[in-house]
Amino acid sequence: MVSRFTAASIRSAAPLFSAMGDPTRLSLVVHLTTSGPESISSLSEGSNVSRQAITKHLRILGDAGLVRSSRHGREHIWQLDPSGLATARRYLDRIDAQWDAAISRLRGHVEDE
Amino acid sequence: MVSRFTAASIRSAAPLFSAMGDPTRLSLVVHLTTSGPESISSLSEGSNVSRQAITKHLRILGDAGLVRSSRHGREHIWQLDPSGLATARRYLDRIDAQWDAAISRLRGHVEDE
DNA sequence: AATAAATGCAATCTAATGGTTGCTCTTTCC
DNA sequence: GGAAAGAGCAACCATTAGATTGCATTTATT
Repeated sequence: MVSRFTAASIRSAAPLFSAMGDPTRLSLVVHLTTSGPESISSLSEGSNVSRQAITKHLRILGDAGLVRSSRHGREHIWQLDPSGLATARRYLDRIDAQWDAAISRLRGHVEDE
Repeated sequence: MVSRFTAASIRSAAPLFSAMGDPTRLSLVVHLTTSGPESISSLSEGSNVSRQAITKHLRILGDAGLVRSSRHGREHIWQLDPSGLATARRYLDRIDAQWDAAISRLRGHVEDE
């Protein structure tokens, strides 16, 4: 049987999608896929919001597991964390699988469950 | 070459993720994958928020292309729209692909671009 | 040692979000 | 025809989110 979606799994997945749901943050993620690791100041230059705002966004992305940082001297270098992305994909895959199963069931093609 | 992420594509994708970023809405999506088409009242019963709140959430999910509705008499029946889900998956795939390309480039395995 | 760069921290502001209640309207059922 | 069910619409409210400004702190540079 296909694994169920518990209330807990929903509560844990929502912040992940929510993190990508803001245009500024999604831009950061996209930017980091091409630029490689970058400092906060460097990331701020490309944006039209302040450095402090970028910091907040990075924090949220970090909590969601989409990016991570390491300190180098006075700089904080941020980079993409593919594991967060993978988690999101797996979640969508599960929803999709469940949906497909429901469709099949509806059509009567699958009875053995 | 891998297709680029335009500012417009980011602005259009963000609402999709944002729609799934709320626990109540994500629950609705998950619920609809298993339950099949359901009316607003029916969807509200399972939830701990009011019918009007559910209506608002469905509207947001609809705008994001994740669900759609049809009217039957006095009822509005909502069901999952797999195209929205597919769009989200494609987006994540593209990010992933771009990331992989960046990694390869960094390692010097790929120079022809 | 003095200055500049990179960042953090805190207070603050505005607008959006998620939710509610109350009322109306349409459709179904008896 | 009258009651009840299913929804829509509108006003309203509290909280959060996104952003800003100002100042302090740490590290690098000259």
